Amino acid sequence: MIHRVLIAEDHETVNISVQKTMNDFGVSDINYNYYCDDAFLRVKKSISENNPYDLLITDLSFDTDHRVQTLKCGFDLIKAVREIQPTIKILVFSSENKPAIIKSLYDNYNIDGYIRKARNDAKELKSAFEALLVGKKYFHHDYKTNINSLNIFEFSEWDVFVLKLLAQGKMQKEIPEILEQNNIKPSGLSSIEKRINKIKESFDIITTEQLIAFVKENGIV
Amino acid sequence: MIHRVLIAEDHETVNISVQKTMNDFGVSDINYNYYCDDAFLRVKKSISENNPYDLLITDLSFDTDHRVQTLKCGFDLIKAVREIQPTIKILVFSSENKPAIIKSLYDNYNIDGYIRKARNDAKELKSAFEALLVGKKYFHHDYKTNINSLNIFEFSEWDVFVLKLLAQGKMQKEIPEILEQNNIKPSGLSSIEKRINKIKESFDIITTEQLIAFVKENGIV
DNA sequence: TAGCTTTTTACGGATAACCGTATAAATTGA
DNA sequence: TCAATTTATACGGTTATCCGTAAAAAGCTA
Repeated sequence: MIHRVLIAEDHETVNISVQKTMNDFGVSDINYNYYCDDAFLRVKKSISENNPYDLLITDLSFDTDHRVQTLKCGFDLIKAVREIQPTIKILVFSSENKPAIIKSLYDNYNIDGYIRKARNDAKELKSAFEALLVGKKYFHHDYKTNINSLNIFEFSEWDVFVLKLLAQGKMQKEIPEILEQNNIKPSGLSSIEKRINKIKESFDIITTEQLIAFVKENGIV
Repeated sequence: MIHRVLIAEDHETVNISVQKTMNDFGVSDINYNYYCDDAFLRVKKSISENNPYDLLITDLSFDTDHRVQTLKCGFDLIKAVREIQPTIKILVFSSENKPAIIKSLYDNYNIDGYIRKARNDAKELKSAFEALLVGKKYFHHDYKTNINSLNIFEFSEWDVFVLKLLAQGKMQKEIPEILEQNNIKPSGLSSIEKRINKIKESFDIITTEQLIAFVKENGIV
């Protein structure tokens, strides 16, 4: 069962609604914070008091303001919390819509569900909560089918590095030098050209502009 | 006084919270919709029934889904509503943070207040509502001072059309033909080159790849 | 180590983009 | 209406990318 829930969400309106949804489920013990650092402190405290949270519901992006934060975003928070309490359930509640990022949350952050802020997000949150109650992870139906199709092609670190340079306005012919300076191999212009070509082929992409649009859209860079 | 309130907001969680806030103010007559078209229909109906709304609270961006919409965003909705009921109060509740756009809402759409979805948005919404109750417009303190010191680059429809084509993999030299087919002018390759160059200059952008990354990142295409 | 495969790089011709200038068309203002 | 101004297009030289081929380097296997 899920008795204790912690909500990390900076938007007050959303925070209120999530609290309400948890309330509707009869969760008695609900805490919430507007900052990641505060949420992390609560998790630490709950462990030391032998009364740990069962579930963390967190946003990904948090606005910055005058309060300097160690944990600046949901990713940071999830990583930190997982370290001190590996078994806690984590639901991510965010408007992020890039498949690569959502996939990474499941694969690398081991989250138990992703709910996108959208038209039926309150209902989705309920579905996710119900999935957790019966010990399952939650996957939105769109992603059940689509989330692995991006996996056919693997973007290497090298790919991402080069694509980022292109997105930053570096010309292809400048990139070999940059790669050498960073001791990254291969660094030849030909290798860059060939690799970019291969990526384009894999996704039926024609121009390099289209490729940049694609990797931006999917959160690869 | 404000008796009748209409909420147009596609995110269910946010919508629920706004309803709750209105409730806390003792507003008895609250309606809400998840689509702009539905909201507009309600306004029309309320006028024909001689029971018009006092206040519209609307988001700006609405997700698209299977339901085809005439009014696609808050801007469309505001414009349409203002035409049939010029005196209605309008509060915009959005995560938009570009000063140029917010300024334009006050200047060109004649809104009565802008509340940014952020850490204290529920409290801000209350403040805005209270301002309306005493017949004033609401300005967030940040914008009171900053809102007029803006210079902005305006992306025209033509710009967006061309940038989209580039992001879709069209080569520059193909675009003149496409523009002609759509009866869009100018359509010359030179005009395209020149305009793209001008945009790049304005933003200190070097390559077209970087430009595509930029417009993707900022949701311009 | 020799012989083979794979990866990386070098090179060069073809094509597209870039960029300045010149001409043509459209718009504006008396 | 006509001249002035702005805007759009045409043209050409330069540069960067694209793309195929070939050579060189690195990795692998026996």
